[in-house]
Amino acid sequence: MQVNACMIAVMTNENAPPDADRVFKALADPTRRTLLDLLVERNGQTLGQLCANLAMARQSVTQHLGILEDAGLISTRRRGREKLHFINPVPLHEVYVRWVRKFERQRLDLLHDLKQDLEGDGP
Amino acid sequence: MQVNACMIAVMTNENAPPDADRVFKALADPTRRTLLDLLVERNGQTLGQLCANLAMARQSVTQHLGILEDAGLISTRRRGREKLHFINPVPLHEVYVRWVRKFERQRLDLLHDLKQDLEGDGP
DNA sequence: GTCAAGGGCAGGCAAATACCTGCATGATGA
DNA sequence: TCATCATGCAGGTATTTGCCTGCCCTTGAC
Repeated sequence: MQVNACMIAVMTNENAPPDADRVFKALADPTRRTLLDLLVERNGQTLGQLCANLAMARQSVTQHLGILEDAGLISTRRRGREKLHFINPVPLHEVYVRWVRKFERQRLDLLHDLKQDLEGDGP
Repeated sequence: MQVNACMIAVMTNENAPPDADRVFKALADPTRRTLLDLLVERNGQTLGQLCANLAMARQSVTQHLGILEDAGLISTRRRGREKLHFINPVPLHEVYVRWVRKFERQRLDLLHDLKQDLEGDGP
């Protein structure tokens, strides 16, 4: 695989402010999560290809893709009259680092306490 | 710390269907994320205590807490006339396991490809 | 050039959302 | 008991959201 400008932009997160709010709002819709799933299956699909799986007007899919792009979760590239869509895993990772980890700490503490308690209740 | 019925419910996720949609929708609002942050800081706060940090009518905060509880992100317990709110990290972990990880794979692949490419371009 | 394919843009509409006010209810303490 | 504190419940409204239809622009094949 060749590294191109698009991938560099993806890795460095150039054209997407790491706005947690946009990322969460983008992920809040099932249609948009389906779109991301479709792109995980096969990256670089066109609008038309994505529409084929969605039982929805093309324009609605365009709106959803726009929201995903604003959140930085996908990036696009034009090839002739087609528009290709690529997934961008970076914002989700940043949300994980900044957001999910602190809850993970609480979860592990709970597990620890539970384990301690169960051991204390042994015979 | 003593393990009680509430904690067991939290760990086993009794009263909360692991509905990814509700979790994402619940996390999509900044007020609700602030509420979770407040509970991470100090667990077991009452409605009134949480309201004190939020420049918003009490009833609105109640609504937000209800949505968080429906998503299984918090659980509550009554103490006299007060209602205590506890954070529940389990649904967020499930969302991470089911959702963030597959993107993490894509991210690491991108990093790998980028590394390979940069090494290939060396002197 | 001509024409179909792929996509963009604008406007509209119904439902969901995020606030609010007003009043009712149960618990606490003098 | 009775006043007060913490919370619940029932609407009400303005904004946002998700979907649509209709029309226009570019691209590629002939």
